[in-house]
Amino acid sequence: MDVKSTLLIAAERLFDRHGFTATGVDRLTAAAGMSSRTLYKHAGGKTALIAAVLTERDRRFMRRLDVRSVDALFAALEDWVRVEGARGCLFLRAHGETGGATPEIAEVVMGHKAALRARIAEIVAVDVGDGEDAALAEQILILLEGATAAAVYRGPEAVAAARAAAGVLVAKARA
Amino acid sequence: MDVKSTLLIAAERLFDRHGFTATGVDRLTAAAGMSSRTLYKHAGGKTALIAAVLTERDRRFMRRLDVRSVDALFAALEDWVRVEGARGCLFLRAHGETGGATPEIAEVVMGHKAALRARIAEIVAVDVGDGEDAALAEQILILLEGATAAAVYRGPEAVAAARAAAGVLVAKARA
DNA sequence: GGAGATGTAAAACGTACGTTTTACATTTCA
DNA sequence: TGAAATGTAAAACGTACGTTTTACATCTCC
Repeated sequence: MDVKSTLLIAAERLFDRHGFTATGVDRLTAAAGMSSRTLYKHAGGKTALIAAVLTERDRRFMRRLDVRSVDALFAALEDWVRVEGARGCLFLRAHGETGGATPEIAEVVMGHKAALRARIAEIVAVDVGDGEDAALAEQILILLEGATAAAVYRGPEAVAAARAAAGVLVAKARA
Repeated sequence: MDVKSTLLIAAERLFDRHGFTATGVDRLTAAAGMSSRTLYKHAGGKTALIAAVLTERDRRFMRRLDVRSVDALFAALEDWVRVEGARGCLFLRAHGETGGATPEIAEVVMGHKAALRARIAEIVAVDVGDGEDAALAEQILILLEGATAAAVYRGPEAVAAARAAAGVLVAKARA
């Protein structure tokens, strides 16, 4: 595997498990098995590395959410939580740790959330039919965010509960 | 106002707006208008200060959630978001920044979440009647967490959407 | 009036931060 | 063959961290 990928994988793991600010460059280089010189050559700096990690995570996460029904959406999230664990939305965590004051990071975070919202709107449109139901899409988004947050202390069960709630809302929208 | 309260208020504001790790003791003392010697005398240290800030916030937040219906619960959250702003759950943010590795902090966070869950169970029991509906309470919890998270980028509208969704779920539980 | 508590201001503690530099080894490829 | 590219190891950059210490100014109240 190439150097950049090795770095991104190691960095994502450390950022996710220990936080962004708390993870120093020394720990990143040690985990990725490379010198700081190489890290700076490939990533540019710590801020750019965080942005790159988030960009890559966005790709990986959105690929998993390539589904055609609301129920499948929550099934995919449940899979994600079981495989990746639940430490809260990494994008919102990055945004919170930086106070939204780092444009390079804030941009990736807001881009991801916009894409997520758009994806959910698509899924709802396909699943419920009948044009677009903006209110329902917003509610599904909130259930997804809530499941992600609550899974930190409630585990995958939180996603199952969100899935059931979404089922009720979708059924009502279809009626 | 006494020194401790001044410190806690200033610290909560800085932690919330800029993150816990990113906020240094120098900035805390400057904002609170006191020397570091005084800060250490009253708070013990930065970790203990974070725990104290969270403990105080738990009191303040739970006092606001002293309501008797699910709809009033989300109305209270909407008030909170409009007054305090929406930067994500401060407890989960603290937990994420420390990787859950600081017992003093993890304890307050988990205590708060347990209290929140219990409070919601009470509200649901009173509002829906018919004994306790554990599944519904879990769904309301997830909507509340989701509204808190989504409000970061969707604003107070997210809480209104969660409120509407909760209304549907409660109506169905009553039927 | 004087002891004790409570505060400030400022320097210093050692450590760790993000980043750059120096010096050198290895690989790539015209 | 030899120069460019790509890597490591390690030291150094200045800054900021959390914390403690020293020295001094106020208050409070018996």
